[in-house]
Amino acid sequence: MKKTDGKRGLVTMRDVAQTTGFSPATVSIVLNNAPLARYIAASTRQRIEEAAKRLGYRPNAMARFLRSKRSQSIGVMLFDVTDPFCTPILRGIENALYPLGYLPIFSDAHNQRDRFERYLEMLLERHVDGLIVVANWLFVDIHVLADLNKREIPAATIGWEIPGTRVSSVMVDNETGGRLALEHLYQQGHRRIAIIRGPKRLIDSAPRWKGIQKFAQSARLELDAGLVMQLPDEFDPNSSFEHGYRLTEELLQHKKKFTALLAFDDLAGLGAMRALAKAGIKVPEECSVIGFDDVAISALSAPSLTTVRQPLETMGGAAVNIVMEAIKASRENRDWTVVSQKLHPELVIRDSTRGI
Amino acid sequence: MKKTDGKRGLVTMRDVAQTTGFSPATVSIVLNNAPLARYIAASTRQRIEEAAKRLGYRPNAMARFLRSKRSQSIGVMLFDVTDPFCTPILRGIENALYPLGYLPIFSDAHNQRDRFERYLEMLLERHVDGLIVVANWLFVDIHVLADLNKREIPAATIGWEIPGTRVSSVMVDNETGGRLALEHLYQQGHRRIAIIRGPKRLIDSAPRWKGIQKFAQSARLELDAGLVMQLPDEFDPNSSFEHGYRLTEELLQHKKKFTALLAFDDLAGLGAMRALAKAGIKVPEECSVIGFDDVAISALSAPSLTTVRQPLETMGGAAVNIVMEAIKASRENRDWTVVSQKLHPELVIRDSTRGI
DNA sequence: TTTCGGATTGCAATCGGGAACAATACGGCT
DNA sequence: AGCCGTATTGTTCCCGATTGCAATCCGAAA
Repeated sequence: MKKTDGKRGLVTMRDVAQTTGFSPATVSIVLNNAPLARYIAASTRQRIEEAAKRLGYRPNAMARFLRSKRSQSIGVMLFDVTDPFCTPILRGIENALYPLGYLPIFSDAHNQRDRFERYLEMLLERHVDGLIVVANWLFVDIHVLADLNKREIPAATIGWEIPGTRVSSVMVDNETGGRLALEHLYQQGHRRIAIIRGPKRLIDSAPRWKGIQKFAQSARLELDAGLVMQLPDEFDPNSSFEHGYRLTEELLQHKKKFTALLAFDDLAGLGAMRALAKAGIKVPEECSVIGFDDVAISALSAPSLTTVRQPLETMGGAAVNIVMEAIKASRENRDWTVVSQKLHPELVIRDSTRGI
Repeated sequence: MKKTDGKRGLVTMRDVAQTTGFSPATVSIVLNNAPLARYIAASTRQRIEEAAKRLGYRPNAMARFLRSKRSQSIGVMLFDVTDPFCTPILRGIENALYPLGYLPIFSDAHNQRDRFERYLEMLLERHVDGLIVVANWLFVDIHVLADLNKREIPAATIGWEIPGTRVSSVMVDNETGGRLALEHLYQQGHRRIAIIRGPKRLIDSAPRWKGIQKFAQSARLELDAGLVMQLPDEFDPNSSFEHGYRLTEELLQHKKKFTALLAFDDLAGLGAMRALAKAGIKVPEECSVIGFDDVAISALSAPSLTTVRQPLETMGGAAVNIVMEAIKASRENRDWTVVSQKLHPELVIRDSTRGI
């Protein structure tokens, strides 16, 4: 392919100014519909707009941002795209940003701290107006956030909290979620319930377990400690499936009796179902299984998985709202507050649970 | 939260220049390690670098890009993130971009043409150095690409071709893939094979079918037209599952006999397995099922799905390589050619197929 | 006639950095 | 002494758009 010219077909504001005979300033005012545009004669405005369209003028975002200090983009940092947990959040973020004319700059930390830091650096260099971090593992310590504070870049995290910072957060109400899950099984008549708890370092694990315990207490249900397993701390998103499988096998080998299994997340639940199937135990006839999250797979598995749904897409949108609100406040020189939002989970009953 | 100062802690090159006593030019030369840096005294260099670090200087990407005309970012347009097909590709793109210091600007067309065009506009305004479009449906016509040509922005598509343009493409070798799938079933001894063909408007459908036919011919296997179903043209990524389910039900209702089913993609395959399970037909004992793509779900379903794997992550990386090569050529004022790459699919044998 | 407040538009500085072109100093060579 | 090449650093003019401050013109009020 041949190169044609050096200008790469770029039409600048000056070009529009020259062909219309007005000054660049006037052109700028018209095309941005700035406050002063009230005063511009209708005929002038028309000529400029027409010329801009005819020449195929497109504003140069770099130049604009340099002057106006707004990049109209927000950094989105994921801890791992390949985690099915992330996809709906990403969609939610993108969808909320779109009508605002903002673009997300995408980065994926691969669960590595140095990668996180490097990306953060790059995002700061690009002067993103805001930052959204989707994380579940606490892989970042405070000093990384010092820059954020110093530069007053509004930030929000999803699925993760950092108390004592200026970083807002959006999470699901894990305690309620835990309660919903156990309550569902209890109402179906299950009493001997195996539980796979979340990894200790994961922030969701504790409150979810608390919700479970609270319900058990209020219902006078005794949780057999021998039926409670624990997922190890591991980053790989698929490890949850693997360990769900293994832990369930372990339960079965120990001849533990249970009529239902409550898994920390959907993948662990699917792993459990796999183990049960392999052992010839039918789900849900002989054992009910409930998960958590409602990732895309859960609706498609056989049998489809009953689960406690996190409103992931909504959470993405909520994070955007929080960040945009802060950006607006910051621009208008107002104060803004750190918010810590908890969204309600929802029980989704499918085919993997049944009464006894 | 209180606002502190107006400068938002920004340290410019000028600041570094002033505190060290050198000129901004010298600072620029040193920090960019420009050719002229050869001549800068080691002591000077050290003082500047030390001061830059101490002050927390971070270059302003906007300003740099305005001058140098390179945004160090490439636009990534997906047709639909929620399609499991996209995730590994996105990972591949990100991973290839990372060591190059490039960031992806993310956009998702939601399978809507106007959204595609609006995003394209936004990406052009931001002067992305290159563009990667992940698409499978032909929702864009030529005039949208005129701008790309005019501005000579290197672009590559994944899973989609646009002949007669300057847009490169990366695809899987569908014909080989189709052959691999049928060949596998054939070698397992299957002769009465149901086939769910892809949507007509999808570019992959025809070559994949061709591969199937060619193998059938060469093996003297007769494909019963009554066992061949066809997915309708629909955008929703989950529709494939739904229709796989329905079409399989239809086959069963018509009392069609078959010992294996070849699905156009994994989701259709999973839908088929669901229908078979519902009809009490065991997979793989009574009927084998093979899919295509190897999306993440396929390894987790019960039974896990045998499939023809598209090297999605590799494809993402390949697209990056193509685009970066073109960018480099363009910078060095060399010509660059449009490439149309076909990657090899790979048979992944899991639990859903078995010999008879 | 003078003054004054819109209505309209232009000038010029500016954002932060890049790079061509000077400018300066110094040692060595003729 | 005069010239030149090699280090070493500074001047200055962009890049493309925004924006505070003027400048001009015009009709109306004083």
